[in-house]
Amino acid sequence: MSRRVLVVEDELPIRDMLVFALEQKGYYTLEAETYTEALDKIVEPYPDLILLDWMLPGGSGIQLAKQLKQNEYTRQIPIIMLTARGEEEDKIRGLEVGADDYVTKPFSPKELLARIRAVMRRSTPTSSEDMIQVQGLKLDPVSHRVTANEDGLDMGPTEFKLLHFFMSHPERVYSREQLLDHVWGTNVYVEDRTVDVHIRRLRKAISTHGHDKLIQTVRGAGYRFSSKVS
Amino acid sequence: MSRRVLVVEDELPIRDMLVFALEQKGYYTLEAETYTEALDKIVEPYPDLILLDWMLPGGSGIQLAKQLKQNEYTRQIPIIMLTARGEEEDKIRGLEVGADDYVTKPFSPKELLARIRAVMRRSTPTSSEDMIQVQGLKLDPVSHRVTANEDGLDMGPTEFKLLHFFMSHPERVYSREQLLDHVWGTNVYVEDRTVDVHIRRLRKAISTHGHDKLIQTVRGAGYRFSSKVS
DNA sequence: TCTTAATGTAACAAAAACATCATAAAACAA
DNA sequence: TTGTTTTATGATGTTTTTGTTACATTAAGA
Repeated sequence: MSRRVLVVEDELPIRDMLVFALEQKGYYTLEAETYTEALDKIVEPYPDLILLDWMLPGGSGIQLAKQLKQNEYTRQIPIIMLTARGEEEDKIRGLEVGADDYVTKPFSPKELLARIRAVMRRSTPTSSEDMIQVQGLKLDPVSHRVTANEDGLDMGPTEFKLLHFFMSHPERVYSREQLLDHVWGTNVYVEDRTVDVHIRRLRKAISTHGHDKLIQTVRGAGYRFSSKVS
Repeated sequence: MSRRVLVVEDELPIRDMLVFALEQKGYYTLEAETYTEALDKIVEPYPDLILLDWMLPGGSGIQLAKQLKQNEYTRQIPIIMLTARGEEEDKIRGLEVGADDYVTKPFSPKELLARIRAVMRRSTPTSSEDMIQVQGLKLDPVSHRVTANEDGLDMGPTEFKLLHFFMSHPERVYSREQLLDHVWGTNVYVEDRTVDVHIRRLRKAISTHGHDKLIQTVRGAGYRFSSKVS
């Protein structure tokens, strides 16, 4: 599991400190000093997390976050914002825009790393661009295609994401709420029951070769993607 | 998973609305109208989240938050503050004091519930997810599966919870009331004898390989999960 | 042995959880 | 713009689960 963190911070000493702490802990780091530079780095393969200085010259930190959260593919990348003490305004706007957490400068590396861990744990490892295959059901994230025994399957974007998530997290029950968080994303207000419908559509889409059995209902708990019989 | 939410709000209609929405979603609720009343409710077992009206008479909402965040034990309870539109001052002070998020009145229940979800997930550390195994009987909390010598077993949610509890607390007698507290949860009114029925169902479910002997009746006391012969 | 309290069991009705469908709104493409 | 696809939701139908009751069985002491 690659764990790549993009550090967007214009002050070199702080950036260095962050990079040092991160690499110490085994993360790969990317660095950007400006808004433009950051955008250059946010391409596939996407980083797994972005540490974003809110105080970029021209307030472009907020700008960047907003932009990322609007794009379907970058929306999932968790963002931890770095704010100066007292810049509470920023925190508010940050949470409004969809940042996942914030850390106030000056911060201890320990605290920061703890928050990174927490945020990462609950986010999808989007890094895997590899083809996933289970019992003849193939999903290729790169070409954005699903095939069952070489037959192409048709499904909507949400079903694709749902299947992608399931296939990369098999043998594990997810409650509807967890699925909403992981597939729809945080800060989205959708009914629990909506998950049912998409599960239904996904099952239908992959049912031609009997793959719908892979998606199992776990009563009272949620859904599970499993190749074992229930 | 206990999900108890304390609602601190002096206006009855809003409090009612909140409580209704929360219970609709399966949360247990506690209510408080004033600062003092709130303090009374914040005792063990601590609520898992506090919805705090910032506009309590006398500004005591802020007071309360500050106090909670200063105490070692209550500090970790996440707080979502309810602010009136435009009261940016409050939001700022709220975050300064340590609130975890805020919602602006008037708010949609949907948004509120989504934020509750997000905040709870942030704070709840994943509880024991280890597989438990006793004499070939395996329970995997992650995939939510029970197998006996590799054969999958079928049981209802309550039986699963019951078995989970037993397996993580073996060699110890539990009275029916204790089982109700631990498995069904507190403040649930259910007959004692109902436990018998679920014990019966659980035994039946795990009996294929003789594991029903693990659940032993202790006359006059309750039940015990034990790998030793009785 | 008999009595009695405690526990086991099956059946049933009510509630809860889930599946499915139709529809309207939203997003998207032509 | 118009037409098409996708999405979210409420309504409704279906299945599973749950709690309770009534009766059967068991264990322990008198």
